[in-house]
Amino acid sequence: MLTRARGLATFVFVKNETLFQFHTARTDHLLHALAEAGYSDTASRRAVVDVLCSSRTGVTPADLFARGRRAHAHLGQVTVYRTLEILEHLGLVRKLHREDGCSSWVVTSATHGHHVICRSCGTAVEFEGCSLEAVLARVSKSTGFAVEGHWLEVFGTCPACRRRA
Amino acid sequence: MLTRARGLATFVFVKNETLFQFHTARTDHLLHALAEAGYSDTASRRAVVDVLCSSRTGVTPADLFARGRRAHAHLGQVTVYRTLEILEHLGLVRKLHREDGCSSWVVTSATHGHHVICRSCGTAVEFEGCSLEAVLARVSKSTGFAVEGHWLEVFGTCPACRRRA
DNA sequence: ATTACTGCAAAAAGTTTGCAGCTAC
DNA sequence: GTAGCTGCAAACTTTTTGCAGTAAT
Repeated sequence: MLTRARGLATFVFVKNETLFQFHTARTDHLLHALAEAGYSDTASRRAVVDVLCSSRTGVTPADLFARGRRAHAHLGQVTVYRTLEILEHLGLVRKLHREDGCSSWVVTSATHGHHVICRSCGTAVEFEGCSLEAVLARVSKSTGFAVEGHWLEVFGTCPACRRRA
Repeated sequence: MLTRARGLATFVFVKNETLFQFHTARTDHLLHALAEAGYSDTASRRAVVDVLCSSRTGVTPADLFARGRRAHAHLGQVTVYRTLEILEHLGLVRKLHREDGCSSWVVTSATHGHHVICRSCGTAVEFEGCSLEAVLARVSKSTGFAVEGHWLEVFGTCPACRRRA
């Protein structure tokens, strides 16, 4: 029993610990970046950043408000919007445009990250190296536009939800 | 003066005529599709469809309402929303997610068309054959997601605005 | 002590719903 | 004549603004 329990516990523990460390690292990164940019370190901002970083799916302002209140009971909606605005401006967070709405936010780990979004559970995973150069060059050639930016979102089913199905 | 005027007039006229015929063709296409699907042919729907088809940029519901009223003075906002809903459902129109907002609509000429959007004047041009297969395959491989759909929007400057700059 | 940040309340913007009258078929 | 469509008004949701109090540096 000890062995089994320990095996399980270790797995769960390690997994949680790993996740926890991951979240902590992300949270620290954002808070550090805010400080670097001259923004004060406040309980409200910590709460918002913390919810953002501990979520693997896009979070709506309403979610952020509700979940953020658990950590900081006096958090106001307005602060959620204002914090998102700052984080977006610093390139730390971006709006996720999902099929069912365009108001959820995710932490970006790179300057130019796109996301694959699970249709079933909402998990958003960033991927890099989208290599759209060839596609964009063709667009530019056929339309005469000077292509300056793009914006890609991929929808599908994540590994966990596929297994479950 | 006659020559110059005629030259100019002819150019404008031909251009307008061409554009006009283009719009008419698109309008007819949408109205026909609505009829095919069993929807009534009404003045309100014509007005909405007409504004949609005569615009080269994404149009917001508010635009559609304002401009649609010129043709049909009693048009109501609600009808704009309901007509868009129907057209979207029939795949004739889609929501354009622009950098400055996610509420403008464009007519789609194909089932899976993406758009290049001019940052300066808003003109939206559809392009086909986006050929993202390779990119999507890589995403699928690296993330384990079953990729089921995607969504691409390209931003840039259109030929006319480039010349103007 | 000073400046920046916060949260409440209210306003604004955008969208949806209920319903009685009107219109297309 | 009937079923579907329309538009008004009102409700609702989401986001923004004004302002006086509070907290961070």
